[in-house]
Amino acid sequence: MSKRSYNQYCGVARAMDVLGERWTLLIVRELLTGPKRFKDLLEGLPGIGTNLLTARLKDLEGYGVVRRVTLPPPAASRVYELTELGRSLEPVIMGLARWGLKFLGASREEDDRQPAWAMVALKSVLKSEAKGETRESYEFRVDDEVFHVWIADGETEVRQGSAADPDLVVRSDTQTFLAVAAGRIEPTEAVASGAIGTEGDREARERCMKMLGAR
Amino acid sequence: MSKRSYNQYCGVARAMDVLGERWTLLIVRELLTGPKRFKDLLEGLPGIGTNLLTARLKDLEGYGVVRRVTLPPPAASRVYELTELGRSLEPVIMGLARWGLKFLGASREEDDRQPAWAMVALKSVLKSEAKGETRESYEFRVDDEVFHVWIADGETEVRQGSAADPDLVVRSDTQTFLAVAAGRIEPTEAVASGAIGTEGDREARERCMKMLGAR
DNA sequence: CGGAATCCTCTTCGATACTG
DNA sequence: CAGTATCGAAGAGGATTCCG
Repeated sequence: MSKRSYNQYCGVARAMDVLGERWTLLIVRELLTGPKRFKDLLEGLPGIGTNLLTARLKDLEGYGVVRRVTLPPPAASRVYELTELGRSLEPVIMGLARWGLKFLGASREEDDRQPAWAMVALKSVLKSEAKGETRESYEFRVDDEVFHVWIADGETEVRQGSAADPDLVVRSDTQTFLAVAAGRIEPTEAVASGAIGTEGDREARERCMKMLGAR
Repeated sequence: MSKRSYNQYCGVARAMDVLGERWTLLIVRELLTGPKRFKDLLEGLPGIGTNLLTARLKDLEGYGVVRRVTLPPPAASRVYELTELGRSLEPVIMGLARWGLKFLGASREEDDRQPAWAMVALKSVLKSEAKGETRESYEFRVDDEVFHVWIADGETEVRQGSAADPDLVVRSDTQTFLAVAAGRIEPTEAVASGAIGTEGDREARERCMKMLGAR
């Protein structure tokens, strides 16, 4: 039962011992947008197979990357969530997301699409220099999924669900959203063409578009 | 011959399509410290096997991550080197190196050890904000491995071997070095306790400790 | 030396079916 | 729902061989 290891006294190799198997990093990506049930993970990872998912979650739990918790009543469902150690992988995942965008140019027919992935892409491309003193939140409604971005003290959080009192609401379909995140469409153009609709403060909109890469 | 893909329209998934197979990211790590011959790679990746290495290099070349070049005479040897796209993976690798440090606490008997990997670890923990106008070099002697850091124009280079005229020489054992790198020990404390010894300019020492994460 | 090709064994993956 | 069991297919690992 001894797990396969690269057996190298090196941080990269150890990281790959933990994360290097097929699907593992994608599971972490899924959990980055909040705790998920087994079934949610299955749906977010088309093709994984239940046995693999079980095995990966068990491994990640063993490494202290993932934790299994039971939500308080009345939900009472069991979910998987990232530990502190797991959340500290966020910069790595975002780096991979940004790097992978270079291969995302051509959308392929066989590709699955999910709003949550767009949020990861979104976060990975948010321009930090635009954050500054900003302290506000934007709600994104991409097709029928809702997320929000919360900016405060130079930190950016992207979470599932709607914002309490958003300074801006952004509506879009998944296609447009991904295209903007991938840098293939200018956010301002998408707004101008109506592919992206916004409600809220005009200045908030401009700051938001700037963070999305608007020139 | 259709390559296996996650088929997700997501940057992370595409990145894993390219980099996610066994050994691939470690090959990139190896090439991060300079071009390497096939044999050098084999030695830096104990256990990989010639067929796998060939296949991975071919894939990476196909993706434009790696390039095959023939060195000018008299060397005239064929080497593999990272393309611009490949070098842009450095932040990701460094992120993984930093994360993997947390699993490196216990050195295992069966682990391979190579100076180049320690260099990667060092580079991954150097704090960039401390660089500023600094223009100097530090030599590190970790157990019997020697490498040096050269800082100039806000850039940091880590190289094998000793420095020509180092402003500072830092001595330490591997355990201490890793503990400092992983943030488990304050560099200044390690100096105070004698676990890290330094020779050279006092101000250089302070700058160096700052880059190692001293508060 | 720098690979490519072949063969064989073992492990892992992927898909489906089945159970608490 | 949340997994376990199972089984054929694909990939990994190691050795060896061949070639330029």
